[in-house]
Amino acid sequence: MSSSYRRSTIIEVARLAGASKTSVSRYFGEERDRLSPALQARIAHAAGALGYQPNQMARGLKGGRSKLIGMLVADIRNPFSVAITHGVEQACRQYGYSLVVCNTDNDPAQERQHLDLLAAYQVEGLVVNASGNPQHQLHTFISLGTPIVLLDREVDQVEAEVVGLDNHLTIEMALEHLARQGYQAVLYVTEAPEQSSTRQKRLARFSHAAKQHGMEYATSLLADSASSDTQQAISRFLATHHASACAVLCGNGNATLVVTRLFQQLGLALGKVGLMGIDELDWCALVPPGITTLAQPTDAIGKTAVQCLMHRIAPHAAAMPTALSFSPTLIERGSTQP
Amino acid sequence: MSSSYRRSTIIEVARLAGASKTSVSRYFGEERDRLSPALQARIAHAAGALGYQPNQMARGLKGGRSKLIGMLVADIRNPFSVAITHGVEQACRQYGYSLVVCNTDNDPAQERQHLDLLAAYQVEGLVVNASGNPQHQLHTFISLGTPIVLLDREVDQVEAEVVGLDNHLTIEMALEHLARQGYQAVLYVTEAPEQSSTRQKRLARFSHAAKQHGMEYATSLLADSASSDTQQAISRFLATHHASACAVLCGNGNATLVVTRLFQQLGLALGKVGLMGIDELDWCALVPPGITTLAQPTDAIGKTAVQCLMHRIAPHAAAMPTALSFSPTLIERGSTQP
DNA sequence: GCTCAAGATGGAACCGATACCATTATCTTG
DNA sequence: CAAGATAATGGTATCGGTTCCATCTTGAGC
Repeated sequence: MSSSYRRSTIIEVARLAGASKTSVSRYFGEERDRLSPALQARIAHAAGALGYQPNQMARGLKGGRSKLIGMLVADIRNPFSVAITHGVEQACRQYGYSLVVCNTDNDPAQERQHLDLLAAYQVEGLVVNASGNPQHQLHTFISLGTPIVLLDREVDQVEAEVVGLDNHLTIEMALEHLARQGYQAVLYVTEAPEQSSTRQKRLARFSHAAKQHGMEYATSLLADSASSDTQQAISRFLATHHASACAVLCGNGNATLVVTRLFQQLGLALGKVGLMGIDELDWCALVPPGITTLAQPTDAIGKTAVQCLMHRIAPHAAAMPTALSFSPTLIERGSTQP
Repeated sequence: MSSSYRRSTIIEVARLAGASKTSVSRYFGEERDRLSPALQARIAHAAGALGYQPNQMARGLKGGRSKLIGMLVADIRNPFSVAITHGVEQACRQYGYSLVVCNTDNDPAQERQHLDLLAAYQVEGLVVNASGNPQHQLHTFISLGTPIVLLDREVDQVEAEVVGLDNHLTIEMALEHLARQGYQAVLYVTEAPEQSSTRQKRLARFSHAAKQHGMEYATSLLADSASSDTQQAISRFLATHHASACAVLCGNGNATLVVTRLFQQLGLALGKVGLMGIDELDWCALVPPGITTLAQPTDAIGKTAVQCLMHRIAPHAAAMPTALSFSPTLIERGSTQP
């Protein structure tokens, strides 16, 4: 049994079943009903005997129906991205599609490259968690009629549904919680907002909401490499506002990770100095006394994104989702009890 | 700019360049050198003007060169799997391949389904982190001549390279460390070993090594749903061996997560009762006084797996890796200082 | 100057499916 | 019962490339 074995083709099945290519094709396509029960049975039998499975490459060629959805993820190592990817994949399978996931590591060049690639594979839809502004590539898809859905991050000059958290509401909820717990001064820590519309929105909304709640506030950007800047920012903030109850709000999971480390380095007691994070992580319950978070409904977000796509690809199979903007869930723990 | 726009084809490029399909095909394939510099320039120009990119579906059809590698992951939400996937993807890109990742959620049925699918897409190689024993599907690939590499887990009756941690050594290192730190009794907690050869090996080796080090020991299986069994196992173990310094060794990241939670529920002080985990996680440094782990070289493992594949697909492009079995790195923290 | 091999290019079959159109058999309906 | 509609099936072009083979140059060797 060397490598001489070949996968069987539609012709062989047709021959064995005593039918035509067309009929076999129909059997494996959408038009199975048009075949008489007798023929269906013969084809089923023949296909079974030969272990036949239609070649997707050939299929994709003629009608462009690759049954492939492409997904671009900015950072696959972020648990939040993984959770969403998981939801997307499940939903795709449910609709009979497969998912090609491309990780861009937040690199716009890789992003463009991957998009070209996905185009070459004739994906029928695209879920994009952008790391840059790949307008050119996306416009090509759009003019080709390939539906696109933006995940969490918008892309300049690209009109498409954006599925994700309601950033406005999220920041609102965070500050409301912190205020209710008695914190009077809040430092917002976020990763660099240039590449991400979500980060920009949260950041902008933060100042607005802090004012509204009559809180003192400041913001700090997380540098990619070192966290010493942030460490200083925290120290300085606490020094400046030593008369008030202070808290730090983290813009995403990674920020929470870094800041938690810094709290330990600085010897800050969680709670006395408040700590709250956007994105729920495995370990937030484990660091005593637990870190308060706003959890995203990742599965729902992923599923909704796919549903949008499907509604465009096959309007009869999927309705347009009613909401594209999701609310987070507050998970209260000890880190926000002064 | 409606959906009437069509991607340009090889014929259009050929026409514009005043050349034949064949030449354009050569230009984009392996035989570019055979073309005169003048022709190359004309084709390059024409292709650029038309924004041409070869259609991978069509390409895959004739020679079976899909430029696709398939990967099966048992649990994409496991950070360890993600880290390896990341390495695999990088390596694939480096060799000019794209990666299709399929998550099986540890479900053998899904696993078989995904394998059939990958076959239909004519993947040229397969990286399998199995969750069952899909021998039938894998044998089909093998007899088709498609190279396979097993990641971390072996599959019965399937002969293929297995890339992963040296389990023997890993357990050895763990127990040596625990013994050196003065622990005299060790409980090993692992997820169900049935589906995973790695878990079986570690489990088997554990008893052996514990005896060798003259330690008392026991093992406990983690139930999927509730952790109350494990909780009891830990309590009982501590009660039985209350005269000795006790430690718990966790067979993988998930076990570490669950056990850490249980330590907190039971009010056990980390260190006094030792805790050590296989697999390094983001948060192990964050739970005071830090959890000692054995870290896997995930990137190297991923890269090596792809290199194996490439060596089979294109022997001239990649050498066979020298080692398929990797050593973990000990990261010592407070949880193993009595 | 002539022969022959190597280099450059093109023509046409083919990969494995789909889709349109044609054909035949069966069924209504006036 | 003729005539048109409908169901069941098959024939064949086609999708966008790759690949083998043929053709036409061109340069080396004698």
